[in-house]
Amino acid sequence: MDTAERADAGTPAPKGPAGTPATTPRRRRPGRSQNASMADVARLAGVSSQTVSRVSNGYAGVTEETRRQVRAAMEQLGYRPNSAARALKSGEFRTIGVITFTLSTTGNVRTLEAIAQSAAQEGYAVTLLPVALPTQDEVRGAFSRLEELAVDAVIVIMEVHLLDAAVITLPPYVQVVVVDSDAGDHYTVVDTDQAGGTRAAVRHLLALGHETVWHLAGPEDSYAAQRRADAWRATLTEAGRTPPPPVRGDWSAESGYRAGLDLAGRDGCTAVFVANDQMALGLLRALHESGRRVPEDVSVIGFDDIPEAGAFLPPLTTVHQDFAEVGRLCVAAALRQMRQDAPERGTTLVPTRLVERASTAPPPGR
Amino acid sequence: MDTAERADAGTPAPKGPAGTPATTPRRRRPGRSQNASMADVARLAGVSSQTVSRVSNGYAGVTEETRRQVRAAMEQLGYRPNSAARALKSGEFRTIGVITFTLSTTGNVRTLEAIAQSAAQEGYAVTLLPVALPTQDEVRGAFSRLEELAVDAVIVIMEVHLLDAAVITLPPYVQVVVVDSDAGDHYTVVDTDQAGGTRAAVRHLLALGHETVWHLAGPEDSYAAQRRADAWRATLTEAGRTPPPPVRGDWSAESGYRAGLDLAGRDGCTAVFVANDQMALGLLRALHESGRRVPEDVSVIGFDDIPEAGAFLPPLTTVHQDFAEVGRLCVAAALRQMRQDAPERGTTLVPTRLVERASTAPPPGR
DNA sequence: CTGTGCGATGTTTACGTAAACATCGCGAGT
DNA sequence: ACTCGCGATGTTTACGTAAACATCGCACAG
Repeated sequence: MDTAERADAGTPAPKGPAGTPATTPRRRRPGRSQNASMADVARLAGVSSQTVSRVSNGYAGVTEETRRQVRAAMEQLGYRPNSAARALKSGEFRTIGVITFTLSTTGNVRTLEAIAQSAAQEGYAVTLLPVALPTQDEVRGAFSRLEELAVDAVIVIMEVHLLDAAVITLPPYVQVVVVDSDAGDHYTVVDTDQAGGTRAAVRHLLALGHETVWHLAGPEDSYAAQRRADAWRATLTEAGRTPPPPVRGDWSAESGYRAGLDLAGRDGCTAVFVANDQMALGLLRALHESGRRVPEDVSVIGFDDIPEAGAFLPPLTTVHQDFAEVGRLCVAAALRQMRQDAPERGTTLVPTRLVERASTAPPPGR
Repeated sequence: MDTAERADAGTPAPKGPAGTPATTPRRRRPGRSQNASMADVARLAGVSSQTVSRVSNGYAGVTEETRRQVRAAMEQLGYRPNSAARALKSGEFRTIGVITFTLSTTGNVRTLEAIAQSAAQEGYAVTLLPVALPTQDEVRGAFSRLEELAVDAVIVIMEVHLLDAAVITLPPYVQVVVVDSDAGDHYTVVDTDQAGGTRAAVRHLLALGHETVWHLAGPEDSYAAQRRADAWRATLTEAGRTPPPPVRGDWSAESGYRAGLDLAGRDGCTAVFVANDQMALGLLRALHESGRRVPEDVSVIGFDDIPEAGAFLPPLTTVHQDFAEVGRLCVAAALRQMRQDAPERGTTLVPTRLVERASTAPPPGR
């Protein structure tokens, strides 16, 4: 490029910014971005920049010969299309924003990973919008940052009740997909089939002969936790059993441990459905320390099927979630909405699968 | 154009989109992005668009009165600066790209989260670049996608040996920071003090009276694993002990389990330093199943201090990594390099801390 | 032999922002 | 009273791309 430029400026100067004398050899700003522009390529290839554009975007209407020449010039100059200019012209950023409160739960991370993967396949980038605290203010802040962000659509991995006030401030042309929520009336929602997975777990325990099934639930403000608790209660009721009072944790192994100490003391607690695997881990430790054997004395089923679940003591029977599929569907929905430039409503549920390992057995004395 | 526009919208209706006559009121392309532009705000506020720009960027030289008026107009029109135009003009995207192979290790996720957090504080967005497979080709592909991406700097969370060929194709103005690598000669590297953490762990075990310390290492192609193994060996040698042959895992709990079955059979294995907590989890299960008690018969120390480590059976003594600090330093380094528009070299190590829980004790018979 | 039509290519323009430069008006200094 | 200077504001321009429109030349029909 340097040669071409300088030659251009030095010779009789047929075209281009001939005005620029020997000085200023096309100075770039300090934090400059691009190297060669279409104009540079065009000059080197001896064509117009529009032709370069056509080649760059693979349009027809360019001779093979010309195309070849342009390609060579691009190669030589190391030309890369400037995405900012492209976005400015087209109004599309080819980017999806993901808002999430925390990356400390397996589910969120797995989903995010799948979203990034799917998006990349579709030629979209993923921008991460972390929200420090799960407060309305923080969420609103994230959305407001998002507003001036280069994003075509947003996927929200978060409880909706934190959303209400925030979403309305989003520019109307940004499409939203929500995970882990019951906002199906207002947005496209993609979620694991919490109820189905729960039902499978509870029925499995009942089928083993347990009189009833206890529940170590997630935090009250979690929609997923709520759903699992509801389905647990409903399944027991349907089966004519009396649901014992649920115990609450906060998803952490530590809280599972505390709950386990509690449950270990309860008479007649022979089976526990735990709302996630991490809490199940803590529960297992508490039961062990309390001298209750798993699965001989107490059966335990988790939820999530984190990679470590098979290495628990004993290996944990749990409900497998297909996070990859959730991510894929999110991206698909986001792109669909973008293309039709209109929101959709409704909920898509991704089925779960019960993974039987070694933490369940018939109740003692049967 | 301005005249045409004004004529178009120039009906008696002076302001607001209230007018919208039968004619096309400023039609936007289908997938259109922006609502109001500076020009719109300027028109409404009765100033020039440059003044709007000044207000938007908080520059001085604008009367309080004018500023107020412009603000009001912005508010009314729901004006949001167009980041594409901004990027085109300034050459900065205010975005940092993060390339990572997998989000299945705690370390990567934690680091990513911290990066996102720090970046947000600095007003930068984070774009995620997933690499499907840890092959040179895949990495090169990711980088090549990155080239046309709107990114000012890149943070690579990955073993460098996968990088060599790829990085050279990056546009020269994009700054790179690397984690988990020994590429300090070529890039800015931020990493946990693997050696220091390992030394603390091994010394702790020796101080308890163990004759030597076995090592369950991570995969060979991992730089972190290599460093930990080297430091383990060096520390033992320094102390005049003979390092037993290391056992290899692949970071997964499952591989830790297999290694544990192996180690449980070894005579004289009373202490194991495991290269990460997940493998330690599997190891604990294997030892348990083999009838070796932890910590009475065998002491175990992990690495990472994942949130669940305290809920293991027994709670795991482990080396705590400050991922948040790593992330923060990455962002700081990236921004620093961007601002001075030049790469830096050198490695920054983030100290670790040994967290003592219940998986270590003096060797049996002492 | 001349027009018609179409494929290949060039030219103009707009996208929204912000730097650089231009202008305008008013108060201070002489 | 008059200019100088400066603060407030306006005008021009460029960033890189791509749509829309313009042009050019050649093959083919009449």
